[in-house]
Amino acid sequence: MKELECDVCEERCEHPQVICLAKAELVSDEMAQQVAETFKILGDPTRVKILQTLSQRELCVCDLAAVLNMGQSAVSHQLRVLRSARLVKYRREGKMAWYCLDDGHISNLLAQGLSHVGHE
Amino acid sequence: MKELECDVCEERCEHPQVICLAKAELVSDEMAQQVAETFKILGDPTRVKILQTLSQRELCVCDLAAVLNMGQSAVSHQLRVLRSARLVKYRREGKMAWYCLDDGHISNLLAQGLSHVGHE
DNA sequence: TTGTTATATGAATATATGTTCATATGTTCT
DNA sequence: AGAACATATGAACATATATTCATATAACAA
Repeated sequence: MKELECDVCEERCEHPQVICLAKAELVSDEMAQQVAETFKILGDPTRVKILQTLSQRELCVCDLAAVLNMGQSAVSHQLRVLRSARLVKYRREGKMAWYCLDDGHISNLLAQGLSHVGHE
Repeated sequence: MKELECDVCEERCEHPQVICLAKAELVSDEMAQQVAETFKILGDPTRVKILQTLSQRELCVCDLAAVLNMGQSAVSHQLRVLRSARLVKYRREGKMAWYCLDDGHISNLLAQGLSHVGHE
């Protein structure tokens, strides 16, 4: 348990007690940062397409580029981002690299995002 | 149902059939864009903190700024972003504006994101 | 009216990010 | 070895974005 420092004496505007409570319940900087980083990765249409496509089947980079109608380099760069975030993994087979999702969590998040948009 | 145009004749690399299938199941540009936009909004630590705070209680702008230890202007700008995306709503009471979440969907997404980070 | 307070917003700045181009790496085939 | 191919990556560029500063708007108080 961390101590609550409620140095809200300088507040002239409002409600020191509520501020104190909310501060106590606020997520940590690190937590907020990590959560934001995860969402940020899902916050790009290309990556959404890549993840949604890989949620259906394993694909090699060049097939993925063909599916998305994008350059190989762009796809490869995005796969690197997704790899660093452990959202996708790959296996090598000769010259080719076969990519798939790393775990189910992301599928769930993505599905919920899609459903959120659906409910507009 | 839309027609599947599988003009993958120029592919020299691989697997035209798989490409064709994946293309058919690919989310639309608009869908990908909308989903990405939703996630992009959650992809900033300040906004994560704002949403998490508002998921617990209604707050006015200046209290929110005090809780987050940020300038009023920065908070107001972010609230604007969240308002445009219909993630938060507000009611006016005199000079003050009281903000809260617009619906539960975002709470759920956020909670799932937090849990995803927790499971690392 | 004048002054004070709460919030909103435009401009400016610094930083981050997505794509392209060129090239490197590594594998397979001849 | 050399050629062709699949993938990865660094540099460059254009665009997006988060914060700050200054100021506008609007409500209330004196």
